[in-house]
Amino acid sequence: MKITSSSDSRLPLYQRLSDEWLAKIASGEWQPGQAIPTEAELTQQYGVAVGTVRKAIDCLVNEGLLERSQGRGTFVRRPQFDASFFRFFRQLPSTGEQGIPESHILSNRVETPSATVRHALELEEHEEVVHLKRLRTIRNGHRFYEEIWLPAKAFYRLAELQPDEFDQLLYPFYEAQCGQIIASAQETLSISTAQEEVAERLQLAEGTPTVLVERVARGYNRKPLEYRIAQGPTQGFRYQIDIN
Amino acid sequence: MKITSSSDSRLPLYQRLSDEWLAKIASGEWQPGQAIPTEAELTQQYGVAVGTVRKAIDCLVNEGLLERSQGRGTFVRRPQFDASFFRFFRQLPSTGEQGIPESHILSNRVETPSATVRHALELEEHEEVVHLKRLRTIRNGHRFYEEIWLPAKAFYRLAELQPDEFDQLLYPFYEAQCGQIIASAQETLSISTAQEEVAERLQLAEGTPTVLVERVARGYNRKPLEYRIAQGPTQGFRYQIDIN
DNA sequence: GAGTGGTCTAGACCACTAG
DNA sequence: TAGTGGTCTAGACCACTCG
Repeated sequence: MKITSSSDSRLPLYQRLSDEWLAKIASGEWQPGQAIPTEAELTQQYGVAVGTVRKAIDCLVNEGLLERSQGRGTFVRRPQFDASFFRFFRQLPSTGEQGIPESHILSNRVETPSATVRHALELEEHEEVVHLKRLRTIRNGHRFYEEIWLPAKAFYRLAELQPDEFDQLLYPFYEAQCGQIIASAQETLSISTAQEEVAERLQLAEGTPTVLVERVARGYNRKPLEYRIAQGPTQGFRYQIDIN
Repeated sequence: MKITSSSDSRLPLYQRLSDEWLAKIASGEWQPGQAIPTEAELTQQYGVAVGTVRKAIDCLVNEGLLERSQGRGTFVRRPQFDASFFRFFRQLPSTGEQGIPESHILSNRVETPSATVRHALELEEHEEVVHLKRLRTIRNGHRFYEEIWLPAKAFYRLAELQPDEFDQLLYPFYEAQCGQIIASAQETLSISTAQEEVAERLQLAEGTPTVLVERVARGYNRKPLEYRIAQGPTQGFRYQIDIN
């Protein structure tokens, strides 16, 4: 089999292979949770040595896209990092009662994006977005008010649903409903104050300081798929990061 | 040459090699900035194949401890992540005048640590710490008040200096003065309020909300070397993280 | 030109998983 | 027991750096 992706032939073989396979994952030809062909098969298909196949796989494993399991095979990893939002609360106050994590969609509409949103999602002038509003209650009772914008082109289905048809976790839901997979994200934390709708939804006095978490989430191809602003009370807020 | 480190012989060869070399880096036998022996030399010294040497080096490169440079050699990487503190301000307000980054040590004393500090630094009951207080002004005029604790055993020299003998960047200074190298860290962000000394130093009214950044920094061997609490005004504060 | 790391190959044997 | 990924070897050739 030839390498079909438009990769620069000056690049090393293993790099071209791993690009090729990245494309297969991005396109859904290799589905999350499923096994990819065995090393032997890939060796044959592409007419390269095992070592080269292994090195190409190594790259994708390092990037967190594949997962090896000795004796079973190599699998496309399902990025499960909605959980990463919860680095907020790694250390929970050890109250016995934990409260129930909840997520309520307040509204879901197609809109013309503001300049900020259009810029964050790298959209063209005329493109529209699906705009979600959502109220989340995290384990320890902390409440977050979120606004989420998604390119309507790929996510129009979400505007056709009833708010109560949404799942708690959005990223798997995106995948199920729209075939879009979130692979990475960038978050920016800052401090703001509660105004109008935010204040009301969070039951805070206007002007109360809040934590503001901005997130741009991207697909395998690094194109932005979601822009999100979450706002919540500062009290008890914790955000933990490992630096290496 | 035999592998001297006390590594489990059930582990793969390349793993034992990379552990061995990690120890050499940690002990300072291989110094930051310097080249390690060539692959050919290592191959000979340990009596293993090149591929195995390369895989062992790969591990350390992935962990950010070594750096390869084709045609020149492989080097021990100098962790330069005091800069990582500045993920705070990746996006600067584009005012022409940038202000000068400054760092003033306010005091440096040996003390008996509080329980919190002792716990964070994983110290024994009787061990003492060097306690630094420091005022930092970041590029865009933001001011941070920092308290820093270090195990006196390794850092006693810092208590013998005059405050104005300290460098702006502490981590290279630790290395130069005490031979201690910071390799990783964990930060926790939360929101607090300015009290007493903090309020005064930051010129804020008592009770004003502040950003509080707690950090535990560790050496190559993962032992905690520094515990730090930085506090600054919320206004204009930004902290950016990439998630994968 | 000598020496370094970078790529690639070919094949052996081991350890784990599952039917 | 068959098939998978994991480890390890041995050696060829390339690309880059530096004196």
